[in-house]
Amino acid sequence: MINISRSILTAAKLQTVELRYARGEIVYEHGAPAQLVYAVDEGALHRFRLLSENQRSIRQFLFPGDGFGYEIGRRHRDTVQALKPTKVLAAARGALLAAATSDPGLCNLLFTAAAQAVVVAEDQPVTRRVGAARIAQFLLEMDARIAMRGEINLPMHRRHIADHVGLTLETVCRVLTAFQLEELIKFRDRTQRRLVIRDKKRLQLLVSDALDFDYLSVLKRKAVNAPTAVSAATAHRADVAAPSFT
Amino acid sequence: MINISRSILTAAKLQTVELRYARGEIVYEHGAPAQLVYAVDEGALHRFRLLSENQRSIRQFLFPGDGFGYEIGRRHRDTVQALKPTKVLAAARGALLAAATSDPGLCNLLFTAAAQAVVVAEDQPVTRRVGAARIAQFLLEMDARIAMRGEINLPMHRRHIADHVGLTLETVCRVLTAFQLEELIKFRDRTQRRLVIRDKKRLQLLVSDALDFDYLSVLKRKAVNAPTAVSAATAHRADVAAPSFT
DNA sequence: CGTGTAGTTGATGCTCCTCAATTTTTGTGG
DNA sequence: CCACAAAAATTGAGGAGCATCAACTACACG
Repeated sequence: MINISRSILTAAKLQTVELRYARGEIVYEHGAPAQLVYAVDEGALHRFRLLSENQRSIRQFLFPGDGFGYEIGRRHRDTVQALKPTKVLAAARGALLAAATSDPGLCNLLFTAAAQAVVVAEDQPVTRRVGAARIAQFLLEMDARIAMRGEINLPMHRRHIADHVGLTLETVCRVLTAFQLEELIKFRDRTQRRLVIRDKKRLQLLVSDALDFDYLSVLKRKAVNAPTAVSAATAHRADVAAPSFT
Repeated sequence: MINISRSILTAAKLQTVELRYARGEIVYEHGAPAQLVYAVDEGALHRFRLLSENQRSIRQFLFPGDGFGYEIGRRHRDTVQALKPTKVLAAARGALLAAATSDPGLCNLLFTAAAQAVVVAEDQPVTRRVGAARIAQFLLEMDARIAMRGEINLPMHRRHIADHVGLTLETVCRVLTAFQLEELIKFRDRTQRRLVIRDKKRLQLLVSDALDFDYLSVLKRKAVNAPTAVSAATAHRADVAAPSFT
C-alpha cells in the first residue's frame, strides 16, 4: 500500500476531512469504489484481505502517520477496519492526482512514496520457515512503531497477530509463552496485551535465523522442570503436599 | 521491483546500451551500485536474494518486456542472473530521473509503473498453506508468460522453482509428478522441462483453494495401483509377463 | 451470576523438510 | 560420435513443526 502520508497531503494543499471510527468500524471494504485517500492521525487500524472463507491475511497494521487507501484501479482491493477508537484524515484521490499533474515536485513525491512502498512490500519475506522468527519480527516492528517508554501496548488480538504472520492463534500463544519463559519478553498485565522486550538482541538474532528457538521444547522443559509450580497453580486442592511459593 | 519497461525507456528518449549475457552470468549483485536500469529483450533471468546461507528467495523470473534494476537507494538490494543466453537494454538511472523531472508525462508513467509494482508485490500471497497450490500458480504464470502454442519450455531448474515458491526441490518434484499422474499437466521430453497444461480449470481451482489436492496420496495410490505399469517401465527385463505398450 | 470473548494448554495428525540413494540428463574431451 | 564425469531429477524413509480439535481459565459486561 502506497503511503500517502499526512505531509504529502499538506504539501498538495488538498482539502481534507476528519473522520472518526470506533473499535471494529470499517473504513472501507474490498470492492468499494476508491474515492478517497487516508492518513492516520490517532489510533490503530488493520488492512486485510479474505483469502478463502475462514482465512484472512492481515497485510498491514496502521498507526499514526501511515497513509492508506490509494489504489490504481477504481475499487479497493482490501478492507480497512479500526482496532480501537481512531481518527483519520481523508482527501479526494482525484484532487490529489490533478494536483500531481500540474506540480512536478508533488509528482516526484508520489513516485518516491510508491517506490518506497515497493521496497516495503518486497522486503516482506515470502515464506520464512520458523514461526518463532516471524513473531519475533512482529514484536520488534511493534516495538519500533508503538512502544511508549519501552512498553508495547498491543491494540490487536492474538487472532490478528496470527492472521498477520500466517500462523494459527494457538501457535502464536505458545510462542509468546515460550518467549516469556526464556525471558525474551515480559507481560505487564493479565490480558497479556501490554509487554516489554527484555532481550532485543536475541529477538533480532531469531529474525535473522542466526539463532534457533524451539518453542515446543521450551514449553516441554517447563512442564518437566517445574512440577511444583504446576502444583502451586492448582493449589486450591488442599491435598497437594509440595510447598507452594506465591 | 518497478517495471521500467522498454516502452518507458523509449518514451524518455534515453540513450540505451545493448548487453548480452551467457547462461549463469550475473547482471548485478546485491550491494553493487545501482547506476543502470534494464529491460529484457531476449532470454530469461531471475532476481533473487540470499536470506541465510543455503537459503535463497527468488523474487521474480524476468522475461522479454520486463524491466528491472531500478532502486531507491544507491545500491542494488538483490542479484540478477541469466538463466539462458539473454539480451538486455540498459539506460542510465540518473538520466531517467532527470528526464522525469522535466517531463510531467514521464513522471506520471513512472508513478504508474511504481504503483503497479506495489500491486504485484502485494498480491503475492504472503503464505499459502498448500504447496500444491503454489506450484499450480507458478505453472499458470509461466503459461501466461512464456507458453508457445500451448507448450511451456521452462528455462529454470527444479531448484529455481523451489526457491521461488518457498518449498524444497524434492517437494516440487513430487507435486509435479502427482500433477502428471492426475493428468493436470504432461511432460513433453525426458528433461522434464517442456510441458503442456492439460487441465487449466483444475489448476485454477487449486490456486483459489477451492480444490484440495493431496499429492502424497496421489503418489501412494500410484505405487499401489500400477504395479504392471511399473513393470512395463522396467521392461528391458525379458521375463516380464505383462504386455507392454509403447 | 450467567454469558460471551480472549487467552492458554494439551493430544493427535498432517504436510513438508531432511537425509540418503538411485536414475536420468547434460556437458566435455577423446 | 561415444565415453565418462558432473549436474539435475526422482524416489524413499523418517522426523520436525505447525494445524486442528477440544477442553479449560480468566476477565468483562449486562
